[in-house]
Amino acid sequence: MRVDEIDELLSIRAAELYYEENKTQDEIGQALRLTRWKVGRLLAQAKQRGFIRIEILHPRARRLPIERRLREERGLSDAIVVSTAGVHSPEELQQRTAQAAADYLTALRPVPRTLGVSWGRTLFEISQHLRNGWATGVNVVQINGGVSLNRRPGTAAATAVGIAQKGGGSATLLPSPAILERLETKEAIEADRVVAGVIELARSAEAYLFSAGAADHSSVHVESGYLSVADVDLLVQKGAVGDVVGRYIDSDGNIVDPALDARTVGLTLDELRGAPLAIAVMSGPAKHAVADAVVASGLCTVLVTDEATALHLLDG
Amino acid sequence: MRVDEIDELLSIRAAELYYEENKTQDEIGQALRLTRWKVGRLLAQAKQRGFIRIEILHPRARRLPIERRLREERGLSDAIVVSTAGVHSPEELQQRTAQAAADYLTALRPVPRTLGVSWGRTLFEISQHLRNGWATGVNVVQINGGVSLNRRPGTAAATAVGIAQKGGGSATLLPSPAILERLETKEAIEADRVVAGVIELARSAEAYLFSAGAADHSSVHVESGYLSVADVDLLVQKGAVGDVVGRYIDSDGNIVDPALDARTVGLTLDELRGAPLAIAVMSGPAKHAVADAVVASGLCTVLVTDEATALHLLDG
DNA sequence: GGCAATGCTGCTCATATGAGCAGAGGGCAC
DNA sequence: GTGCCCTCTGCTCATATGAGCAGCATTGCC
Repeated sequence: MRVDEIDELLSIRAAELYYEENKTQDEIGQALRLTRWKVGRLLAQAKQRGFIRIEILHPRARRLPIERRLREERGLSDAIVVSTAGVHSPEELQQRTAQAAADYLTALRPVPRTLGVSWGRTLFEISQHLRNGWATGVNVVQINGGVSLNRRPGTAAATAVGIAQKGGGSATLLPSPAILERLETKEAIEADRVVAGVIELARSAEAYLFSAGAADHSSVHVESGYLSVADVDLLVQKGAVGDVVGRYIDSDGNIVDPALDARTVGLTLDELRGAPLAIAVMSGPAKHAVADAVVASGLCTVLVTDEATALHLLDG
Repeated sequence: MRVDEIDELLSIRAAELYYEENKTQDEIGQALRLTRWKVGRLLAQAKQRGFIRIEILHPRARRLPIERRLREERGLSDAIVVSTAGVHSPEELQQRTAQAAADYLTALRPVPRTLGVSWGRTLFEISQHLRNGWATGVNVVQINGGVSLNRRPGTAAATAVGIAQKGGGSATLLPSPAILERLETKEAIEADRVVAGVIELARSAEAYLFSAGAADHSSVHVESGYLSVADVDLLVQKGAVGDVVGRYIDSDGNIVDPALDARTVGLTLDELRGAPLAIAVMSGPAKHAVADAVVASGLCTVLVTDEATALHLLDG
């Protein structure tokens, strides 16, 4: 048995006594016939070699070292990474991330007077997780079209209104479909005084909160009837990895289909990129690719995500 | 938000800073606007409530608190429980357990002059994991019949010889099948001078090392041809949970089929129960039931097993 | 074989942590 | 409203731990 192998084994024995039996390093020294300094060094070695794993098991637990890496390596101004330790279902992951986003909004200073929001499953969850009185006087404005055509009518409106009401402000909805069939219709809608006013207000928001959709058949755009399954397949063929405020991007963050984009109502991606505070919330394996595109192309300044997605952004 | 909920959240934030960021409790106090004593209490609370999980990730890692519980709650004189943290395959679990058994034997004091061993997959693994010179002058004697009829001829012999050679002693093999078809044959074999001598030697061994088999089709007795699949099914019907030294027992440790038992060559279970040092080595979910029977009926004084099996013995 | 370089050991001293306690504050019964 | 009780707070002091360092052993090199 080599010397470093003996030391490795000793460090495991020491770690067992230290972490599982709550013995002092001195006591361990007596038990293993070592000085307490040697024990301390063995323990440090065990930690450093990665034999000791410390996990915080709690739905609200975050992974600060990963957050730091995201800030440093991906140039984000802030990052919130929820732990996946003890997560049993995809729903739970979604809940944790939404809760973290709600927490982040609540703690945000200075409180934005106007908050631009997108809509979708994630945003709806966030609105549900915000507490009454999370802010006082935060007005909310929709930043992309979202009158649902098919199912779940009103989720988009309920999201914005919910965030606004709980934040002691009012919501301004964008009364337009997300994507129009004809360019002329889209231009006509945007020319409408009310719609133009809402978009103007959206441009002036102090902060944006949005999610991104994966480019697959589960997309809310398919569910809402704006796009067909075939449309999505075509977009994927063209390199789409997902959508942000209804606009489909490739892995570099470029618009995949300019013609489609021109028929999409709401803030443009460049307007979003110019924002001083843009909070993207994304979780789950399906969002890995689009999350990478969002972060790489500077669509967000703050990212709220889960551990696995974060690690994908760093090492994947 | 209730007060204890705030405290819970604070304790998680504190734990993140303490365990992930290596900050001192004082620094955490400054960051969270708390006194360092409050931080200390929050951390203690987080630990006590089970929010902090510390695992030792190493093939040789053991679970000392579980070992203690096994000694105290199941009346074992000693217990070795290997950690399942980071185990990816059933083979790895088997390896870890065999390694732990080899380690235990090596460290055993006083060194037994004669060691009685059974045979099988587990015992073979243990013999493989023992180092040359693990002892000086340990003689090994087989305690149950084991001339393989079908495949892998000689594993039983290789096991005993391997343990003996590496321990600087010699092996005495029991030259008999495990189970005979007729009672008369069994009695004739036991009457043989050589066989009788080996069994006498086995009875005088200072320590025994054995495993147990599950009562299912993967049994070594099926593999070796002593029992048919139908035989095993019948035994299970009669309540068998597994076998020890070839003798099938129910969950109370009683012989399931006395006629079959009478045709089985080797130490009886009562002789094993009388031993001052009987080391049982069992791992894997398939062995849970038989492990329980072995421990409950006092067949072993020392148990080497894995974490999941140990927890089954304690809480299952 | 001599010598330098490297790493390891056991120390001193500074710091971090936990135990235990006095007092403040807040809730509750009367 | 008053007094009691219980809990929680911030302290003192004892203990445990980590940083840094001088001396010693071991290794490798010539």
